[in-house]
Amino acid sequence: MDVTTIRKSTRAREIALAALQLFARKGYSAASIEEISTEAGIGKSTVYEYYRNKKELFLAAVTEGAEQWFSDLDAIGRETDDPIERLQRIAALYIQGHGPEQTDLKSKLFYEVVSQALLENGVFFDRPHLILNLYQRQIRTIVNVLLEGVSSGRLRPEIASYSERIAINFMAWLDGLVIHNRVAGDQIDLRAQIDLVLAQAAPLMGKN
Amino acid sequence: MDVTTIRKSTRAREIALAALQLFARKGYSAASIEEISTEAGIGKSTVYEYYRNKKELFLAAVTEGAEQWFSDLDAIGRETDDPIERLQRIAALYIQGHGPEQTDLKSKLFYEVVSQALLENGVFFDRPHLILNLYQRQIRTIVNVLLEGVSSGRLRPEIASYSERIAINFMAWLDGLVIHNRVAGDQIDLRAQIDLVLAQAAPLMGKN
DNA sequence: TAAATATCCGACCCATCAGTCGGATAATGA
DNA sequence: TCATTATCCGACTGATGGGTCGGATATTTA
Repeated sequence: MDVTTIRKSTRAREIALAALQLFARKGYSAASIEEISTEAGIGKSTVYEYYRNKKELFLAAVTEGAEQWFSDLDAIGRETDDPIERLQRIAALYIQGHGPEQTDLKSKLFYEVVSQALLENGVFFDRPHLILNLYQRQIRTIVNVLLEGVSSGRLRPEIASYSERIAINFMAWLDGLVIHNRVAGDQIDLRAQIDLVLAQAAPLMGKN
Repeated sequence: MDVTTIRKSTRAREIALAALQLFARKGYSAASIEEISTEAGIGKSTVYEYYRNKKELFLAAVTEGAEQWFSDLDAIGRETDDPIERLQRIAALYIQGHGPEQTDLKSKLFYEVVSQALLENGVFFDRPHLILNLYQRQIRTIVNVLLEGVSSGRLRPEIASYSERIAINFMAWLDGLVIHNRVAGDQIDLRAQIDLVLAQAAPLMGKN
């Protein structure tokens, strides 16, 4: 059996990616280090050369997924200037990968993150700031869309003073939608749900 | 040591209540049967006199919590006839118990239910209808509020054709809000978030 | 080419925990 | 009172899985 030795940083990333895969598919406690190492094509104990314990590996996987997500999110800001259009695209991005195929690992890992964050002694119990940071970064993105919309004159000025509340409601709604869709066995037409709200909200927010 | 023998049905309920407590606090896999039995003040193996296995006990606990919840929900229908008022009270009921104290067991168990429903091999994996029923029952309640509002002439007639979509968005939003609030370390003013939306939505839905 | 170092992993240990078993204790009924 | 039955549980088993250890294999350095 020939062993392929590899540059340390590369291997660490490979393991994190394999972990992302397994944690997303089976959840934190059901995914074993052995499975993850097999998925990564290495031995179990090699994992411990790169990560102190299971919890730390999970956090690395989450960070990996989060960076991919925020990168996608930032790309939307470069595609269009219209704030309503941006919100629509963010919503579309959000529901993408949540169809019957369920192929989007980032989205599925997100559920596990939420689940762990809610548990009394979950992975984030002694590190609440980690999860709080991710949440706030997301809210800030939406707030920026709104504030830029106001200053470019495309949204009513009053929107500025409610921007944070709007952002919180917006994200809560999207998260709830995709979660419900999974629970409801993919019976929800996510696109239609989003269109219904945005069609009502656009005239409320638009300049005139 | 004196053993208190008890009527079978009573004991079963006691165990389910203790299980509700533990599952809500620690999650499905972290809560052990031994802990639950201790919480219930009985021996571990006695649990197995009443429930075939851990999964079945969890489902009993969930059923217990769900019935309490739907009972609260139905009570609102008897308090007022105004549909907007009903939605406001449902929202208020929803966020109640999600404050910094986190004392509401039903709400916390709900997170665990969602988490299990999302997992690839969670408790509901081979019983998707159980979780689907709970979801649909909830949606149906909201739909009824809307339809009754239309027929009593207090909501615009068009609402009837969108009632299901509105109900889905409403519940998704509420669920997302309470989940985010927990993740965000109770920093969200849930009351203000709800008021913002309902203040905008009421004139859109009301008769004139 | 030979020591020093980095990378890898099979085999093991040990704690946890779901579920079982055989029998103890209390309630019931004749 | 004395079976019969219902209720209870301590002690055990077996499986799983996180984490460790000692050494093997590869790479680098001198």
